Amino acid sequence: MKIATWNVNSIRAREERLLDWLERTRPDAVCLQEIKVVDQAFPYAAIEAAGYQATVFGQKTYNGVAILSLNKPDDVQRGFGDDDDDAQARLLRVKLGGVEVISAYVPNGESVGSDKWAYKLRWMRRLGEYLARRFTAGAPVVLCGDFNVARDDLDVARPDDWAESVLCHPEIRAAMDRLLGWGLVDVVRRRHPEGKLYSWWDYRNLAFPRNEGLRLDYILATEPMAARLTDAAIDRQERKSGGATKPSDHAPVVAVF
DNA sequence: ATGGTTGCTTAGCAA
Repeated sequence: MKIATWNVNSIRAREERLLDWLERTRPDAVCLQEIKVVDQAFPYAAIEAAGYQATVFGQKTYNGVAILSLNKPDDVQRGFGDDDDDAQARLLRVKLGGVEVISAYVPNGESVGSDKWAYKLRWMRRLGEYLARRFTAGAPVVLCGDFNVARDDLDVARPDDWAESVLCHPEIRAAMDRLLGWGLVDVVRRRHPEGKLYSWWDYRNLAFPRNEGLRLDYILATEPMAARLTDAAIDRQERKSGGATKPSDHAPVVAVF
């Protein structure tokens, strides 16, 4: 089972590249983030013509997540389903062949100490509570997404530049550690313990050609799934410029179980 | 210290 995650930074801006990538990669499921459209504006027809079912949790202008899958999901859930009412579309879960596949878009947090930072920390706590409430670490769960966190300095090309940022601050790294501590394996790290692989490069300052990136996108699997891991990689090719279309600022991450 | 880019929506915000 091939599972991928990709922050496309607008599905409408990325439609052509997404279709090319689907044809080339043919994942069983891909978790998308930042689709930036309401459900009615999602390009269902093109995705279905490519052979994929689209499960969408959209939002106007910002955020929005989706999961594309070769098979029809057996179960779908949008949001945390907790008491905290939240207008932001950042979490979507489907069940595929007995495996829970989750697409998550963790808030960026803007700047340490801001209201958005507090929301990011709270959102991470809710995500942890959601997992603990719904699943056990012995069940097949694959949590994918843009976590807006670089776990440690192996995930950052220039760690000193980012040390106090919302992506690397000790508080958010501790939150990420707690999430993994519930029973999730970072599959790219397991396959590439030497690190120095990135999934996001700023559009500015020639960050990609200089390979000055951070790893913010993860596929996190419970041990029953991680035990069946055969491959995990970041598709840097997809971040390259050139041709008629522009890349997202994030590269896809792909794992095979 | 600032601005550098992209996308959505149309001057400014979010990333």
